[in-house]
Amino acid sequence: MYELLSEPIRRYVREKKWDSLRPIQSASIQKVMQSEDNLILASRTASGKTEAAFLPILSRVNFNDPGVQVLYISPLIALINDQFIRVQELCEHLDVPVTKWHGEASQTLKNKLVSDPRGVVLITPESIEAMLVNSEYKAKGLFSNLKFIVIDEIHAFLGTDRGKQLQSLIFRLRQFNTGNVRVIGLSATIGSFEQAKEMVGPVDSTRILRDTTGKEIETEFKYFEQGNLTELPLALLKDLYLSVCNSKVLIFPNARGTAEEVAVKLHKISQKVGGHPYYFSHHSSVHKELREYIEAFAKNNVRYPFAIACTSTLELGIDIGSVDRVVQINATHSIAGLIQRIGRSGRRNDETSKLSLYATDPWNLLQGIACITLFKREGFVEPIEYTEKPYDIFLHQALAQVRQVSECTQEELIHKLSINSSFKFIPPDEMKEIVTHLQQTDLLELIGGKLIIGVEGEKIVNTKDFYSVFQTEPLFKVQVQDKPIGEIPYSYLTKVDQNILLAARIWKIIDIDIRAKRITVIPAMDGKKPVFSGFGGEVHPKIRQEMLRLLITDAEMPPMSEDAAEAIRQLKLEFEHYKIEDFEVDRPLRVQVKDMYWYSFHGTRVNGSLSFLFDVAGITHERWDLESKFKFDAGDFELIIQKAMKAYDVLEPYLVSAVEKDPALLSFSKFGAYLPLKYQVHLVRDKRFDFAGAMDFLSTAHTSSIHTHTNS
DNA sequence: GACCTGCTGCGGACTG
Repeated sequence: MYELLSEPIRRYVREKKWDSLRPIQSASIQKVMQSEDNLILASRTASGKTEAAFLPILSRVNFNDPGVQVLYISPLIALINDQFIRVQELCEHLDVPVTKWHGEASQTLKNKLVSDPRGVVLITPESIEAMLVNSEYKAKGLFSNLKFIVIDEIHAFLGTDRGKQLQSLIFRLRQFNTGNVRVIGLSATIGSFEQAKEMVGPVDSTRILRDTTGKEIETEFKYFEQGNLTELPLALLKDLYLSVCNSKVLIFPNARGTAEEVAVKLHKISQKVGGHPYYFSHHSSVHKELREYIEAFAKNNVRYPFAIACTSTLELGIDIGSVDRVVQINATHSIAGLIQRIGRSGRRNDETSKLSLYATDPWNLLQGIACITLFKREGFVEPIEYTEKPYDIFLHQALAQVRQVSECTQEELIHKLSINSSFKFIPPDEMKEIVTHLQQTDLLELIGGKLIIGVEGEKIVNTKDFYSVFQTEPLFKVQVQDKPIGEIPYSYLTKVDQNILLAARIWKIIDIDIRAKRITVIPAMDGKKPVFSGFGGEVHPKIRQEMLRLLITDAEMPPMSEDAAEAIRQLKLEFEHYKIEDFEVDRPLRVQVKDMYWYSFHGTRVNGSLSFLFDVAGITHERWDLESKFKFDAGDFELIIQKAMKAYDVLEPYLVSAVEKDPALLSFSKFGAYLPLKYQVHLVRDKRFDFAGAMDFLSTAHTSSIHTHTNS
């Protein structure tokens, strides 16, 4: 395939002294050079996807044509800065200018590009939105002669609001391109590609090039019981220290606070025993410059071992080189996330990836094992959840498009939105109803037959927060009387009388000053556990089913420490007498004197929906998601199931009143609150719950009961 | 029991 490349690009490949092109690169070169298809290039991290896209694109495009020829879109500024260096190096051979265009990029260089639009531009979705909304003429001047759009890390957009927005932005860019714009998405290996196809363009002209060769994954599981401790067990930290002190490792503890704890404590142990000082933490609350320093250290350092305790900030494709081992503390919520993390390890191409999972309770251990066994046995990765009717993104894009053209008729607006594939499942009469509602609420205004942004709309559109569709929480200062004790994100859970955990103590909120962003607290008198939860990660039903299978059968388990094996043995003992044959439907029920416990072994969303149905039916219960366990008063369980199923018939009014009473139910959506109520309810139902799944489960579930006389 | 992501255009002060 090398022969298909242009001479300057061949020279680049020769200078790089690569032994050969990677499979994904050869496949991509052929399809980019010899077809007009849109492409999805899917292969694991660090397999040369950027080059796979850019080598043939740069060979094929004539950069003497007017306007920007190639638009590269990335979900992260950090990734743009990272890729800029690589793309620039490639483009030097062709004398093609490369320009970064994001909020932190040089205004001078952006202005220079506007006066002489050429070459390659690296941009974020929000910067595209801002340009379209504020100065359509600029976007037209730059981007009306595009040949290629490259979307990096496209899996990070799939199934998200930001992805829907990006899909719409690509559509809007295509609108003023008369020629064909080809789109190439770069992706990690993911469960399904249908949505990726939707995003890049017409489904039938999109090809998927997939390099499935993965690295071997070597796992070990360890167990250190945490019990009621709020901090990690000392034995875990000591074991972890010994296992990582001479290697380059990433440690993922699932939470920012724990990441800090791990970094600080490992460093302390290292100081005591005269080990290396390279222990870092990397997450969103760590200052940006420090994060960049850590990334550069990891990438450029060859001599020293290091450990970075981090969150998902190090899951995406920023180049930090490769590490020897990845440590996961407790289970991830998704297999997709776990695989991304594991992919960071294995120094050379042919070397195995190494994962150590440290669990602090038996259910987390079981979930971690279930994720790995499912992936290894079936290659299972969660399919992407698809929202057919993203009414809130529709509303955002309606406002954006009116602002983009300053004024247009209602018919023109509806037409633009109707032909936009992002909203193809929203029928025109629903579009009209929403646009009419926007006029009634002064977000839009009809003047002389033309729609313009209304008085209330100006407040939303005329702020820089308008360009992104994801919700962010501002940080609030927390103080006792006048003494500040820290900062927490303000969310719907932050209410007067609510208990919060901060600076290792429990507090009760007595006042919230929204304008001053200040929360006043007093020490909490009751020892009640602070409620921080709400909607955490969602675990897929298949993982829970696999957990049940591992408990009930003598299925082979991956290698684990003696303590881990013992924890699993104990858990299996609890379930050994239930008669579970069909893992889809047979579920354990433990009946005690006063209470009974039912294990659904189902996904987070169905469990939440079951809980809502029990509430509607007036059934008192408690719920634990990790164990997928429900507690009821002892009684007739069949009657509970029947009542819950009947509750489904009267569900709608309960949902409507829940959304009306508690706007927090919609807190996942930045613009949802501006919709008519019925569409708000639809969004809540669609994104938060799975009532169909819950009903399906209730109608088929069988219980296997065991009666005990204790009441522990 | 979570984690993460991004941001215009203008006027005015200041620097070299």
